[in-house]
Amino acid sequence: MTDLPCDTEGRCMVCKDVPPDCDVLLCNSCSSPWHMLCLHPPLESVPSGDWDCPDCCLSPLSSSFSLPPLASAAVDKPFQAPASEVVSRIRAIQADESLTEVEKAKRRQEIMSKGLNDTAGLLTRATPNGCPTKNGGGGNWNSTLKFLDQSLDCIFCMQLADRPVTTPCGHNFCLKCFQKWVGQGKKTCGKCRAAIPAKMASHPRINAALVIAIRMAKTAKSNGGPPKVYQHRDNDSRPDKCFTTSRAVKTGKANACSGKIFVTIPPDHFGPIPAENDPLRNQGVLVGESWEDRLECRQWGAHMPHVAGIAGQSDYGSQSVALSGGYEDDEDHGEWFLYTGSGGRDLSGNKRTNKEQSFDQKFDKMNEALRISCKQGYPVRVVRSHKEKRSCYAPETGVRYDGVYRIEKCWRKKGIQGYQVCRYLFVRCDNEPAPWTSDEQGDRPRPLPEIEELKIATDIFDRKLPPSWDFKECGEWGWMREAPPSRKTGKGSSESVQKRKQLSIQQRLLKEFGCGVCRKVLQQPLSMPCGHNFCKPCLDGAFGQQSTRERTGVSGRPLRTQKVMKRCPTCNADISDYLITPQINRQMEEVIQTLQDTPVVDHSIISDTDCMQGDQEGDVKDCSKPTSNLQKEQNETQAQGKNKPIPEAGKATLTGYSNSSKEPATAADVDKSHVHKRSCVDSEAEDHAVSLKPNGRGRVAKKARGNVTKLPPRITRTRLCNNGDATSKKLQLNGCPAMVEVSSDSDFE
DNA sequence: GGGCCCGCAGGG
DNA sequence: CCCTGCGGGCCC
Repeated sequence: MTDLPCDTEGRCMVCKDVPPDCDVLLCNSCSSPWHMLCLHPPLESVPSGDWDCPDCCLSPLSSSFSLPPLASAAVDKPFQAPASEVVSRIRAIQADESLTEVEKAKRRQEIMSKGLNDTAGLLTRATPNGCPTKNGGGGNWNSTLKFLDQSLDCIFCMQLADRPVTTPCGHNFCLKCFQKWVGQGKKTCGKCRAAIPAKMASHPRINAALVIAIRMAKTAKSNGGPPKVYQHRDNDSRPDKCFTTSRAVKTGKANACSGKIFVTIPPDHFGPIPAENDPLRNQGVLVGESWEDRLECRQWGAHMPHVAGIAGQSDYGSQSVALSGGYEDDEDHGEWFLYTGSGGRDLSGNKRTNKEQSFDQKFDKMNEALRISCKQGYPVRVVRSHKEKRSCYAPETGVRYDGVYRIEKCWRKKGIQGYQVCRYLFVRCDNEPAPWTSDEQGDRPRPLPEIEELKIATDIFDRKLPPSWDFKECGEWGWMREAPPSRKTGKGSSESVQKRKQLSIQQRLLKEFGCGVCRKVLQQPLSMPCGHNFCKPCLDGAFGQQSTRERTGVSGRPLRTQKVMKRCPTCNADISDYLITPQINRQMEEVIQTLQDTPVVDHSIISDTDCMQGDQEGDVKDCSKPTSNLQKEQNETQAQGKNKPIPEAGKATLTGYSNSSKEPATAADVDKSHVHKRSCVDSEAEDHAVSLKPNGRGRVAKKARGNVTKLPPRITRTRLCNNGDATSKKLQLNGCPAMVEVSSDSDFE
């Protein structure tokens, strides 16, 4: 028989009666009220000295616990005061006949919670930005932890809060205790009786900062030091991004999905992303890492698709999923969840998503990919987005990597909206603990949860094969069979990706840092506002250094000086103003120098994507256009009052832009200060990529789903910067881009 | 906060 | 080449 205290309404949790005050005993340590007659053995009279309740006697933090110097400094008087004083104050309240029982309870709670409230303040001090500091080391560290340890107890079960949730009044509860409490219809805090907002009651969120604090407390207890804490990455460490539209420039985001991928895994890589595939940080993608949005998440390889919730291939398997609240049938229990397949929705009218289900889902496409991962027992990476509002386990902001799960079963059932949906049971199987638990270890194999809806399910699919990813004898999850070889690199392993990267540095150098005029590696690079780079000598040679021209009238009378029109050799943008005082891009120069100093390895193994595209695509070393002709051509163009395509432009194809986005990051990619990141050698190609769209949908002027308008083949309008501020139009003539009208330069802002 | 719009990646 | 997609910004 266990001993239980009185609840917040003063009712004994053993006999369920409200005992008279004379039969209530207050614990010296935790001040909780106990019904003396229901204790084991029952107490007939109030003990003469201080009395500790059974919980505190069992607890390692029993009455012998004394406040350490740091903590006590931060604590309010009542908590610091002798316990007898607290007891006497509470007794005084109990004896006050002017108070109702509810008021008494409230006051009692106030006294009892004072110290705890202040510990919340201490926690804040110890963990600015929600992340624990490590400077609490030494004596202070341990004392702080001890203190935290107690203050982080759940109000109900008195244990360190498991999956802690925090009410707006600042009290912490285990998620389960809290849900039980509100499930009983309680609408006030169990501690201080402050109202719990309905939203919080129905959708509590795990307090991530507390999870870390509790884990630290635990780890420190066993290891004597603070554990490693994963912090949110800010954008400072992000290399530059790819801008194409003016709107994208504003936000710096819209086209970031073409931004660098920082990890060297192929897109069809299964399982966690290890340190060896993280050349920038050499730590891999860690459980609990979070990013601002899906675009940034993509850059770290946790979940590659920018919109879709499922990454995978229908004949190969699914590598990752996102829980973003897009499908209302989803059900999240943290260590396991029920996921809904994709499809079944009407996406006509150029929509990306649609909440309305309008037909049945089938096990095809991505849904089939998930089923293959289920069949094979592959590890599937899971990210949770803040957009999932119904789950307690979703992050408050951004997108978080939560580790790998296995799909144990899948089936179909009628969804909430009445159409058949594919369902998947995901169960966590990661070596690192989940972001919401304070466990120090990762998952252990656990029994499958009971799924009610299986009773009404159809097309139930269970794994027959032993899983590819399983818990090994060594006590860790890992591959039991060889991980499926990547089909994207053609080489199979992440090592080859690494190797490829190493081997191609020289090529990359040429590709990333080629001059748009001489096509050699840039010397004294000048970066134009339009994003194209040229050697300073090349531009000087092409335009001369004069920015204005003196003129004389017919009579020999001097006229106003005229500005010399200078246009970007690649995209024809007006760069006259920029060339008045051109600044050499020193950072780029340094990166080029560094790359040039890197020893060359065997070139024969370089993959085709790394190689330059050969003659027909504009070889870097091909100086086919003498720079001296350039100015002549420009002048002619101006003289005729219209723009002509530049001859090489037609030669180039869509290489640099779209390929580089798929390729692993290089040392060159870390050139943070350089805004214009795209290939210069393939700059014409790149221009195509922008105007044609890298996926080759260039001929589509405006696409309304199911109603694609095709324009005539010879003259194709490929781009209309028409986001409310129409800026420029480009015509494509026989595959050569030519600017026909530039009403403003906002393209480059 | 909801509707609308659309760039983009990647599957098929 | 077309289709799909649990985004994200902007406008209202």
